[in-house]
Amino acid sequence: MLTRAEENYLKSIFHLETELEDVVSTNAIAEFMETKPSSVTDMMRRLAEKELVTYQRYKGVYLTDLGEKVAARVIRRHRLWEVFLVEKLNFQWDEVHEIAEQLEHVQSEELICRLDTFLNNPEIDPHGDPIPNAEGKIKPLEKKLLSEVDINKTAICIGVKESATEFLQFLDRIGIQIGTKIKILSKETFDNSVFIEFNTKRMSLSQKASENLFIKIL
Amino acid sequence: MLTRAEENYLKSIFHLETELEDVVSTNAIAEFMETKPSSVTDMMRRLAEKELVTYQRYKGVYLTDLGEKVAARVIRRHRLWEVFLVEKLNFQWDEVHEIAEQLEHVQSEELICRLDTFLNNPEIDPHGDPIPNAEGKIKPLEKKLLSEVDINKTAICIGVKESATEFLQFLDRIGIQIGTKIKILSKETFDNSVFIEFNTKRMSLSQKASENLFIKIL
DNA sequence: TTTTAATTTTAGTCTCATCTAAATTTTATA
DNA sequence: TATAAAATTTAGATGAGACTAAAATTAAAA
Ligand SMILES: [Mn+2]
Ligand SMILES: [Mn+2]
Ligand SMILES: [Mn+2]
Ligand SMILES: [Mn+2]
Repeated sequence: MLTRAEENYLKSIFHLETELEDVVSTNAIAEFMETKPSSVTDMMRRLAEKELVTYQRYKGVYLTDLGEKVAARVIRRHRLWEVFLVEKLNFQWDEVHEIAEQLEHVQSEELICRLDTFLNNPEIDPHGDPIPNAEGKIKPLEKKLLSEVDINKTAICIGVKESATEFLQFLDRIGIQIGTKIKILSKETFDNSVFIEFNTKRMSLSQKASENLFIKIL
Repeated sequence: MLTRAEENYLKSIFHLETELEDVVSTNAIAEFMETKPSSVTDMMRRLAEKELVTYQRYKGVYLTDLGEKVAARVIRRHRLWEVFLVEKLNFQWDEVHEIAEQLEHVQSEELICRLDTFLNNPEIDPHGDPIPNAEGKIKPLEKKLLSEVDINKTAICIGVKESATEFLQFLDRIGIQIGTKIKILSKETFDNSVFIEFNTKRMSLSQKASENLFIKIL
């Protein structure tokens, strides 16, 4: 049985491995988790002892197969709870992360299994991120940024790149959610903004916004 | 913000105060929580420091108004989650306690408020125990033991006294649940068993069973 | 290729929550 | 009421998980 801290470290290493590179540095982990490098070193030794990571002094760390599986299952729990909070308790998608951060550590296989069924086996969370299956396998979504989509294509909004609160609230305000169908009408070359249509509304989106919105082309 | 251990101690003291007496002894807490008396003494000092309990060396401990309120709110969370697990995730009532023991420590006012709404503001948990309101007030149920009910009265099953797994499973097997209407047909004086009717079934219940089943007279 | 800077680890300390063993206080008993 | 037993507290230790400050290692710059 892993502690809450161990689960959080594994999860963070998992994210850093997929988003940055295969071997993760002590400082990268410390910065990501808002803790001190010396605390990270300490934990890396404990995780290595339990064969959850491969660690060499001064050389960085990476997850073992076991560590990867454990991390993915924590992420599965996190994302399933996020779906619950949004779908069943009517939270906004920008309000659920902190609560899921706590719920993800509740230990019960059966609970997560039943929760999954209760939610109709969702494949993505409210931010469009894929939910690993019970074995810890993640089906990679072939997602693109809105800024990369060609004119006249229709796409479905599946998530955001950086989930800053202001951006999530901006999307809420203009009415874009997970699942919203968006058609790209035109692109401006001088500022790289895109002109889009969704829910019968038409508007222009800045380059910054369109580079932060993940979509799946229909 | 209280730690998990602090919340668990407060909850235990609350239960011991209501079920036994006003002032709770160190050993009683230790036994109830399956820990050592010296650990209890330690924690009592910390809780007294935070004005959650009134503690005098060698004299036992009792909750302050603040401590009582905090404890009741932990119990509220525990019981609301138990309702969720049974009503929404289809757990049996004898399977939910351990999981609720973890969920009760998730910190979010908003979460519990929304959960309460989602569950239609239940007043009792799956074991028939009352759910404190958001302010920590418990509406006392005027509950009796089945063994205390007069002949020919009809009562509704609202819970059990000792929630031993075997007893809960026994009730499941014969078909008695929270909410089951039970009519007392007769009582045997030689063994204090009761003859009852429920859901068109008739059967005899031992003294031991009838002294462990809480009902509300209709 | 030295020298400097950045990264990482080590050493030592802290708090929380637990334990064991020993000392103290209270309660029960002779 | 003196003494034994039970209950409770104190003293000291441990482990997890965090921190600071200092030392060691690696990477970058001169
Ligand atoms: Mn999240
Ligand atoms: Mn977490
Ligand atoms: Mn319970
Ligand atoms: Mn608990």
